[in-house]
Amino acid sequence: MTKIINTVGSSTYERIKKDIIFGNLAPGSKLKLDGLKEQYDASVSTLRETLNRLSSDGFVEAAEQRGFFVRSVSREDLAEIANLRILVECSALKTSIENGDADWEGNLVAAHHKLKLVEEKMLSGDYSQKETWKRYDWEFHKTSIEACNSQNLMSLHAIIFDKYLRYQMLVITDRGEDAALEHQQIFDAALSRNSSRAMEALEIHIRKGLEHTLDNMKI
Amino acid sequence: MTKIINTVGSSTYERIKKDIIFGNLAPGSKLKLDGLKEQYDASVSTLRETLNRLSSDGFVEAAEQRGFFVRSVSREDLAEIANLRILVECSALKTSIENGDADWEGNLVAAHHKLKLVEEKMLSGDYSQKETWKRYDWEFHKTSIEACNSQNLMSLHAIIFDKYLRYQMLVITDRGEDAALEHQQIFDAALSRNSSRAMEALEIHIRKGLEHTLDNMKI
DNA sequence: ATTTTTTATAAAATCGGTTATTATATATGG
DNA sequence: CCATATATAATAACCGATTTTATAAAAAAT
Repeated sequence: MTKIINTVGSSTYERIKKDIIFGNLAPGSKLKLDGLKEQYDASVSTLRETLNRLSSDGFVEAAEQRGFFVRSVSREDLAEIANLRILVECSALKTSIENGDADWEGNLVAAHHKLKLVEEKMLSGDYSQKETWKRYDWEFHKTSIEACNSQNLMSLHAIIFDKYLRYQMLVITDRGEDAALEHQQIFDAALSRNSSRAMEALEIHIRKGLEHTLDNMKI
Repeated sequence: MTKIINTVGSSTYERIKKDIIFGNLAPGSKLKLDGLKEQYDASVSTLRETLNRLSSDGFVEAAEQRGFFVRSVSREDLAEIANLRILVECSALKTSIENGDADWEGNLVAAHHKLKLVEEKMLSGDYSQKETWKRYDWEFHKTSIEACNSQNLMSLHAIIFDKYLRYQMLVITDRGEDAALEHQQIFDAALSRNSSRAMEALEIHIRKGLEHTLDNMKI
């Protein structure tokens, strides 16, 4: 009997964060407390707690005495985020490949299999499961670094991944086939315990994603 | 005429953060709202905003429905933090050395000079300026990466540096002479634009600091 | 005597209202 | 007509009180 935790605070946090990442709250827009109160059914105090957390996470900008704003986006910021992801995820991937045990390998096989299934569906024209694809993509990358033995590294990666995801959601198009191939290469290198090849493949994966997003960004 | 910003929220944030880093609030201890209210002269709501921010920063642990705790410490966590600092600061230092202009070089010379002055004082037995030394140490490392052209990288570095600093404050002793020498080596390599030598020197600097702290930690 | 249930207490989560600050509109003078 | 000052409205910052939840203590049951 697992206890379901559901404070107003934590659920509004998740909801607002999701709305920022998926673009329902436009970059740069003002977050007025009164407006949010109705939109999310929470009091000012609770909202302020939430916005302060999101501000530390970097999804919200807190301007002293002038309120809160959805963090704005820019090409430069995207490039920074991508480079940060390369730095952090490659390092974690290396350690993870070097330390991963049978459990880790099993989890990675499972995560990649699920990702591959949904990718194949999308390649055959079925774009209905975009949400699922996003989740499996995240689970694959997360699992790949899970044996890095650093809680700090992993929670940092989670934040950076979300920031990167937000930019991906800004553009409409995906890179279906290419991304699928790159995932396969990362996976193969990881399973054969070739950490440097895996790092290379991952860096290419992220750089190509960055290029694609930059090319399709309207800003 | 610079405007002095001073909301209750931001000042209690700074105060509590400082108290955690410098050990006035013991690792693992409970942060009861009522108690903090008197200690910091702020209301529950304001305190909760602060603690939520600090929780996202990783200085406070927020346990749903059970309140807030000062983030606990461990040898493993320290090792993680140190490795993270190596990863982030070395990467930033490299880019910074490659991109730094004359302004940056000037700032670095100034920062190192100030650091050297206070280090020499401490070597001659004057330990009265430990607080100053901490600040100059921070300013030196911060300045060294300031030309890395990544706001994201720099704000991440600031957080990690503070977490690392907290562990340094747990032990009483410093590594005066050695640290001064290592700073000199980082500085020399940076000025001669030898980024790989600078990275090496920085990594050694952090690893030795880690060892020293581990050796003198009581846990 | 140990486990389970009930009750009491402490503390966290949440809310609505008050005060202080900023932004906007209006008026006044050059 | 533009710049500056003043009044008004909008909104952020803050607090105290209420509701909800978890922990501890006491009572009841096995």
